[in-house]
Amino acid sequence: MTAPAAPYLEGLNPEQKICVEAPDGPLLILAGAGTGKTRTLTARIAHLLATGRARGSQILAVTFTNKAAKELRARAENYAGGGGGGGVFLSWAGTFHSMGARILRHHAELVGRRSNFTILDASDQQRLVKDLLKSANIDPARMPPALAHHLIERWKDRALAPDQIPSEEKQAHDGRIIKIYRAYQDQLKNLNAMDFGDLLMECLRLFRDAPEILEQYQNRFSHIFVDEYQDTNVAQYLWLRLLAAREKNLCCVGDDDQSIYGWRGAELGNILRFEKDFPGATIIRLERNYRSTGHILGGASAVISHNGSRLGKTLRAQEGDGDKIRLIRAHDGKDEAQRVCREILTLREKRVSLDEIAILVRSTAQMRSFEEEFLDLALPYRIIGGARFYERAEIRDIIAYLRLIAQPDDDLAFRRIVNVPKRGLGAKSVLCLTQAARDEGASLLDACSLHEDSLKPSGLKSAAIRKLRDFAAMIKRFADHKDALPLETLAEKVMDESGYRRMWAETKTPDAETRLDNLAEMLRACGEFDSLEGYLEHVALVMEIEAEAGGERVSLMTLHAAKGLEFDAVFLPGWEEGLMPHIRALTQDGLRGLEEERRLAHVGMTRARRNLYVGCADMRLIHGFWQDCLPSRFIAEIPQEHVEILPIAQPFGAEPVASAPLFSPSEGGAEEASEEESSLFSVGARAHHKIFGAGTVSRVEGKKVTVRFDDPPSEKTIMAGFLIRLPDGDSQGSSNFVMTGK
DNA sequence: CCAGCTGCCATTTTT
DNA sequence: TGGCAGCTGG
Repeated sequence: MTAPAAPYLEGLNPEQKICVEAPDGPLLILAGAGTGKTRTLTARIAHLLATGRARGSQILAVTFTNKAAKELRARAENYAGGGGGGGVFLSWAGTFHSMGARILRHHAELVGRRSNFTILDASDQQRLVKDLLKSANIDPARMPPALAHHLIERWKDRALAPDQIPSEEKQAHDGRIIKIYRAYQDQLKNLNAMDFGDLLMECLRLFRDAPEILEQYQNRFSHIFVDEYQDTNVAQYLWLRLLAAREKNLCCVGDDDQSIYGWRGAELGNILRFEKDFPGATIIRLERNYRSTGHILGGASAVISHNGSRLGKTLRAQEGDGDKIRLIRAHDGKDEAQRVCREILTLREKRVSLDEIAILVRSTAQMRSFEEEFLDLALPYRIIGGARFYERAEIRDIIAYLRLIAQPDDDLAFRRIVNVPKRGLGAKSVLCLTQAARDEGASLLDACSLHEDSLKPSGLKSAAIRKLRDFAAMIKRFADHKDALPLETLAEKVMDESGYRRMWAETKTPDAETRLDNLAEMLRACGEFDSLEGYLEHVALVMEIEAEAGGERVSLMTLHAAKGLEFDAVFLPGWEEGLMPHIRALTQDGLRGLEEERRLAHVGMTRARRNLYVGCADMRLIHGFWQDCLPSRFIAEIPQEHVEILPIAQPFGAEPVASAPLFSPSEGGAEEASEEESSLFSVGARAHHKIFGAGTVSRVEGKKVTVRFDDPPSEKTIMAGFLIRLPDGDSQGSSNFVMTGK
């Protein structure tokens, strides 16, 4: 039986082929970094189709990001190129959340319920929690909204409804969080809204309450594929287990060594327990790494081998040893950035494309020193995963208009834009309107059109009523056009007729132009959708925009953002105890936290193809204070033979780096500042604040400085710390100085 | 109503 | 140090 090799088998190695041709049944492909897991996954899908075991519409392929879903679809379609034809290929490929939303909407339509529920984004959720805490009279200092929100989300990750929370957890924070959780769910119901967790939880509930629907989907999906299985949470696991219960053809691809999202609910146990959860499961390892050269892989493997909770696999390099991992030792953060940039310039001289160079940091705060250095050297760079397009205020505003047009009872959207641009409808008017709406059981938008007799008692003035009516009429006018006009035209109409675009056009701040550009960009994105509802769904789920062309650039991003990417040269700065591994991970989650940090280190190292640099500084400015740093334990875990320590121009400590003294205090005793010197200083409360007063330094006593102010600030401000600005523009932070006197 | 001040905070972030 | 939300005084 020597049939001609199928195109999808071309170039696959033996272990990959085993994965592709493995028979039906539960299958876990443990694919290490750089082993071609997406290729293997798509080849298996192509194989199923080619052998007639499944049709495209019977395959459910789940990923975590829309980007991954898109890539999967594109690759699969590429393989299917010859055959297939016509029909929709892989019609069920997407994220967990989009699949959940799809199933829920489909079902709601079937039973004739409103299927147009709103999906709340992160900031909507935060605001809701905040409001609830406020109305429950809980001190935000003792229970920050972000924490409450986080706890609720983690419960949802585990598919726990308020009445399913284990009793010992209910007691946490005096049992108040659980009340907030209940109120939050009630509120979502009122708003006909769901958050991301609900999309899965409600799906689970649907499957439980209506077994015939579950069965329908079980029959429909003969084969289920999951990418990045190590990132699944409990709810996702339960969901998959239900859907796969009948056919049992669940193929998961993942790498326990790349699980770095535990903090947002990912359950490493899911992948570790796969064999137990799915009896008769096959586990196949992909261990041939095609990405990195030997020293890099050797170092990365050695580091990850220190972890206990792993299934274990041994990555094998397919290339030569290559260059050793280079260790860049630096004085402080700035010095580190300079040394890294020097190396980047060297790489560029060696014709390495800037697009192939990345700096991966642990925390975003590390980015600034690199940006400053890039600007100094005129090195083009890009930051990946910064402020997301759809999170920008101007975009969210227009989205709110569109949401209100699509769903007149979306009160959150109403609140956001009723006075944007300014229409003289301030907080007071909205408060009154809310009252009236509640009394009448109407949405805010509908309440605008109520009879005056219903509105007046709430305290609304005639002028405000008129303005509200105008606003409602405008939204109505848009709504009337929503199906007749192409979305792009509708959105443009909204931007113009609401006065929104004019508002920015007339704004003189430097960012106004960017905002107008963003609006134009948004219109372009609208052009790709044919329905308002479709676009809103996309926006709620996607939160991402493509594009960004231009010349070669160095990439700067967090380690988390780098997962799935690869570069010729990778820099990993800030490998110091406390930053990498991060102190918070250790204090919060102990050994579990440390192991996740180590996986993060492993992910970072395995992004590199040919050149890997690890950076480590002696001291770092953290929250305004200099701290001595110890090299990361992960550096010590890299075997010596894989490392080359870069020579350092100056010996450490040769130059003073820590906060240079403001002025040299004489040893010991107090000193009268000379008249000339003392007139040089002016004092402000914060570096980013305007200087609030000028004064003269009259006395210097060690770290104690006495200043006579021309115009004295309050005592409290002085206690809080201050800034002294030298006349040549240099400023010196000095919150560790004590200031007395006036 | 908004600019400017103050207090508070400081990992990672997708859907 | 620096970013942000919330408050307040002009």
